[in-house]
Amino acid sequence: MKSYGEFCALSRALDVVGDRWTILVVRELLIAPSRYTDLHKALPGIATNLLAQRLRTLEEAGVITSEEQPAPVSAQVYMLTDWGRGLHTVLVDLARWGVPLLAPGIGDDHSQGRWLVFAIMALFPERADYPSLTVRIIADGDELLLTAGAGGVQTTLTSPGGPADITIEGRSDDVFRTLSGELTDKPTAPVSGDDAALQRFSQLISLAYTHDLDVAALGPRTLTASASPGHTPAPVPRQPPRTTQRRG
Amino acid sequence: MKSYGEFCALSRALDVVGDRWTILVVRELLIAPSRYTDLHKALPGIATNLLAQRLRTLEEAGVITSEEQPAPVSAQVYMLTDWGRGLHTVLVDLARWGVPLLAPGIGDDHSQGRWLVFAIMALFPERADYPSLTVRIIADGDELLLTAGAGGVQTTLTSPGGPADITIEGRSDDVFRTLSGELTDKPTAPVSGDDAALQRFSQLISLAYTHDLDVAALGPRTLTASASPGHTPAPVPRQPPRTTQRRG
DNA sequence: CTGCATCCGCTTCGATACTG
DNA sequence: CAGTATCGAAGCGGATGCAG
Repeated sequence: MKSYGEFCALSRALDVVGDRWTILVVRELLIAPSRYTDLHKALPGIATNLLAQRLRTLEEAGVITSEEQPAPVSAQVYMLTDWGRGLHTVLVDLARWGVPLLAPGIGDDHSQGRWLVFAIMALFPERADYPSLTVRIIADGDELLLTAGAGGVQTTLTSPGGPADITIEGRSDDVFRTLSGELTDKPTAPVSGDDAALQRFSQLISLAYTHDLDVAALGPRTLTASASPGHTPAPVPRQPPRTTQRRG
Repeated sequence: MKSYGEFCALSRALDVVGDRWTILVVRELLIAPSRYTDLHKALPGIATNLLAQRLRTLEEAGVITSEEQPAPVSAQVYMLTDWGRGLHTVLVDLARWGVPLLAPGIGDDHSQGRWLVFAIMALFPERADYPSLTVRIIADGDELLLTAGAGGVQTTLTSPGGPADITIEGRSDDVFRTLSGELTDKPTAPVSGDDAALQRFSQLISLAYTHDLDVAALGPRTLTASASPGHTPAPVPRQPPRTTQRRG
């Protein structure tokens, strides 16, 4: 990408990670260190030359590293540097901002269970007292382990079959709706576990970030808001207006 | 931008704000509501048709609004919606991640004093007990007022000439170096104020976020880090390797 | 003067094919 | 498996024009 050529921390950050696909490459490496082919499979639609160029640029910039895996696997593995791992907060915040965009559901989009880790991190902010609970999530070809507790909620991509208090299995959008507390009459994704665990689970999802509390956290508003008389601050829309077309 | 076509909060957010220039438009509107011409001046290098298209897309997506300013000014003013203002956190976090990229200084880049507000927000995280102090910053054609106190640090673009405890005037990079605590032998930007204020100022900049504490905040690392034997976690580099060229 | 639209050379992207 | 090479299509950057 052509540099913006600005002395600004934000635009210089965008010079590094502002290209198309770049943030998504970082997302995959935040979920797990990956080989080239893993990344290619995890990023449906990326051209192979683009992936190669992004990886090269990110490595030159010091965001990622590649390691030749020696004996048994014999493959090159890409992973984030410490600096690159600092993007974790940024991606989670951006995902949190984008959570309302999940409301329309999957539609024709691609879906991989692993992508839920960001939605989940967005849903359950860092420090809060969550009930102690492990949840196994099986969705769209991936298996995740959510670990809630006093320290917060962590979610990792895991190998299948481990033990957990609760198991949820279903399509990503159903799982997400369940986790975000949209337990209407019928739970959209089947949840299994014993009664005590189910109760703690119910407690957990009642703590999900609802996006209606966010109005207080507003940025600087230099011009007076009284430009329009009788202005009443509107609540954050759960679902922003969708006039643009998706999947062009 | 073509949609990524993924059921993922992050990539759907990028579908909205992932285009080139888009985040920078949001940056300007976070600093202050602006007219078309203001934005065009504040974004050196953007093509006029691109700015128009970005504004249209952002408005359709519900990120910004435009208001016809009626009587005296007779101009259209663009501003963020509440949802759009929710990007504040994201941009500050990204700016914080990009702060090390400011180390090389301005060079041939454009510079506007207003852009310092993000560097400053990145430097002084939200809740901490800062000394009570106001600082007037005059840099690269803009004037800012920094207000520190128990509630945190806020910085706003202001009209020239107001009162403050401290005044800093200089090029953006010198001002930034001063604020980030790089007070070597000679302060790079002239700082004026009475002794008591100067002492509180010295206190303030000693609290600036140094990027060396950030190593603890790491993302999920699914593969064992012991893949490379004798791995010692490297500290976050103050200045990431710069092999890529700027200002293509 | 503000707020764009149009045109054009150039770069980047997307898709497929091909190679060590 | 891990990329490079190629080529049409789309997007960007810069200049210019023009209506309210």
